[in-house]
Amino acid sequence: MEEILRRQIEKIVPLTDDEFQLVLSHFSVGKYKKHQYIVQQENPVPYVHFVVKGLLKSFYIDKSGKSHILQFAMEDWWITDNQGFYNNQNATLNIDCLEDAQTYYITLDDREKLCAELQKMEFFFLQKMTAGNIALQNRILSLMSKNSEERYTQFIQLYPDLIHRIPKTLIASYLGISRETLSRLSH
Amino acid sequence: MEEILRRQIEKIVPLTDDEFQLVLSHFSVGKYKKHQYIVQQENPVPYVHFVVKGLLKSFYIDKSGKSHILQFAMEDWWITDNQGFYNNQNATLNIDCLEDAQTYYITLDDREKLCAELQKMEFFFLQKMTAGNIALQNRILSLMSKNSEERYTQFIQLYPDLIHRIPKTLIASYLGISRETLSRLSH
DNA sequence: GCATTGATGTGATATAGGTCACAAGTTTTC
DNA sequence: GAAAACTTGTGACCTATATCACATCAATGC
Repeated sequence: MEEILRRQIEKIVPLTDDEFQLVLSHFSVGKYKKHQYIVQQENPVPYVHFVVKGLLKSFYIDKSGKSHILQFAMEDWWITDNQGFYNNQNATLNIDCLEDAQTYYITLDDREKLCAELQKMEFFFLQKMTAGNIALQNRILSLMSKNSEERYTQFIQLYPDLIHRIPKTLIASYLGISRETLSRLSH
Repeated sequence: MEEILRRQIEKIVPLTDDEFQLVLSHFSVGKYKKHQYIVQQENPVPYVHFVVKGLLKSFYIDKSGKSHILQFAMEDWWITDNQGFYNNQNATLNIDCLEDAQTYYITLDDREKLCAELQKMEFFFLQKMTAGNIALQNRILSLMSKNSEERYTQFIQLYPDLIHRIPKTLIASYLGISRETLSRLSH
């Protein structure tokens, strides 16, 4: 499983074996069951997780009790409640497992130590964060300029693998439409 | 005007005078007139701009010709087309000036050089990018979970200064609602 | 292996918000 | 300082999508 992490990092910065061992030494391994929460609203957010197996979702529950999916995370994705994690605040999001999962997780302190010891890791995280920004901006423009059908089509193109692993109900919640509307789209 | 940039950086990392001069030496100064474009769809995006005076907007024009505002940027804000800038692609966004403006701008190469020469600047950019991420995620959740009125109220709370500098038409476009609907909200 | 829970489809109905059209005001521009 | 170009409000009407209510069918738990 380590290799998944290594390959992801090496897409951006090359690593010697020793360097990768150093990286790895700052992470811990977590194993979680389907339906298990790894972040819960109102609680601290000690870790950011790199998923090596399984599938998770982060979601927000609004004041009327409706839940909105912010992100899915499968193998090779990072997930946390950013606001809680980076600002040391309690979570506003929940994160739970849609499938049994395994992650490599790290605290903010350890991430900073790692970056101090191995400068290129800071570059790596900056690149990832930048890519994340671009994806989020595109999602905003998509929400503002496309109708349900176009957003669904776009989702299929962007994440073809996810379609078969996630119930439509949850895709609807990610796209910001009701499950009934999504159901009526897929003619 | 330099002090605005220095103060912004020093909110995150302390700088000696020499260090700040080094930082500054990588930036150029740009002055722009109201209505002037600094980024145009289909064209390269050589710079990221730090605004020291004036007000700009970035916007996307969808296939039906409707324009959607992704971002406003006033003094102390950064703006560019991220996708174009960081991936060396042509712009999908436009950026123009709502008021006469002045920016400090830098190329991606120069930013990388600067970070190599002054490590803490990489940390600075990572922090800014992270904060940007959090803001974008909140905007997505807002688009998905709040109605027009709630989004408008939230906008007023988040950006009280902007309300008086920007026509309602443009705020509507930022919020993802029609100008008529916004007009009817402000009873 | 049965019982509970979740996923999906579909009809009927409601509604927030969009679109179009026009009328004042208000800024810009030259 | 008159003309042109924006901005804002408001009425009338339309439509995409939400909501509610069932019915099936599939998956999961004990």
